[in-house]
Amino acid sequence: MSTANYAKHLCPIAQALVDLGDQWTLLIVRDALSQKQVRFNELQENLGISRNLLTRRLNQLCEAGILEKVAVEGSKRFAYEPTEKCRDLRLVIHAMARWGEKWRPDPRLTRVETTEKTTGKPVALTFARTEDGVAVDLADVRVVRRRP
Amino acid sequence: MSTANYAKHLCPIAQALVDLGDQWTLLIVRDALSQKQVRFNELQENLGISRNLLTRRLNQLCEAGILEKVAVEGSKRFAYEPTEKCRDLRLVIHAMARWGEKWRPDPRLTRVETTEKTTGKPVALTFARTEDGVAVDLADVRVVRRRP
DNA sequence: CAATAGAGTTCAAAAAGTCAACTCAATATG
DNA sequence: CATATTGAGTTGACTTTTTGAACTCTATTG
Repeated sequence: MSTANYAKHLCPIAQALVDLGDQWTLLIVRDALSQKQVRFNELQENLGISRNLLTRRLNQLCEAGILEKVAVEGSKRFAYEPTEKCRDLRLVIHAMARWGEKWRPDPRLTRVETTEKTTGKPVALTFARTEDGVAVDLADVRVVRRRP
Repeated sequence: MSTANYAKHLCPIAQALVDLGDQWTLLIVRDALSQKQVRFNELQENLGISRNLLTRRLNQLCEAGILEKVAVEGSKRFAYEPTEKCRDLRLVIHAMARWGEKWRPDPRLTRVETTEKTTGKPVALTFARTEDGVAVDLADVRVVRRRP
């Protein structure tokens, strides 16, 4: 499906998929978020994506403001850094990682563990009341799609 | 990228993308989650996906245990119902919806609002301590990838 | 300064997706 | 109950995307 096609759906999920819906993009984002910077060859070797497609995806991600192409310090070469828009994808990535761990379990898989920095206690993704930050069970969440 | 290709990455995100990485899958899931059942033509018309590809995707989703093809009651026709594995994708869908609302804002877009059923108070996706269900700021979350 | 590495570009082949037309059973209509 | 319409796909020709391998051109290294 083309980008234009997604954009026709007036729904934030479809809109998110305009930027993320490609088969490689979330893996690129995952790798970009795991370090301060990623290099072209590093991504290409990690992912096994074809080089010309990686070029195109990186350009798209830069245009979308999800990555930024920056000069590597003390060098004339470049690398890609996650922007705030990219860092904000951590919830998406975590939601997927958790689902993947739960529904495609495999003892060889890396586990993604999340803890509270200050206390070291385990934390997990959940819904919580905005007001007081108390976690709420998913079964007790009502979803309303409000048309504009 | 082929399914086999994703599967090589020993990472739960890549594993999730084996099932979800296709351009249409999450939109099909979104629609499936919005009702008890969805019909083939309904999906086709909502999404504008080509019919033969929709056939293939629905089969894949059924094989993956994300949808179930069931007889419509009182009829000899079929419909697709979300399974538990599908319902468990709600966190992923919500994470995306929120990101889409934040980073591709558009007044024409439907907004996805979430409230606590029992109190009607607004809730949002966040990390919270497993122990006591207290929400934790994303900046205070440490991520560790544990190799098996 | 020659050799190697990094970051792409090019182009042909293969795979995946689209579109429109066709099928065939199930339901609805007169 | 005979015919028309709808639902749920199939089929096949065409278009677009991805892949893979080779090539280019700077930077850096020895």
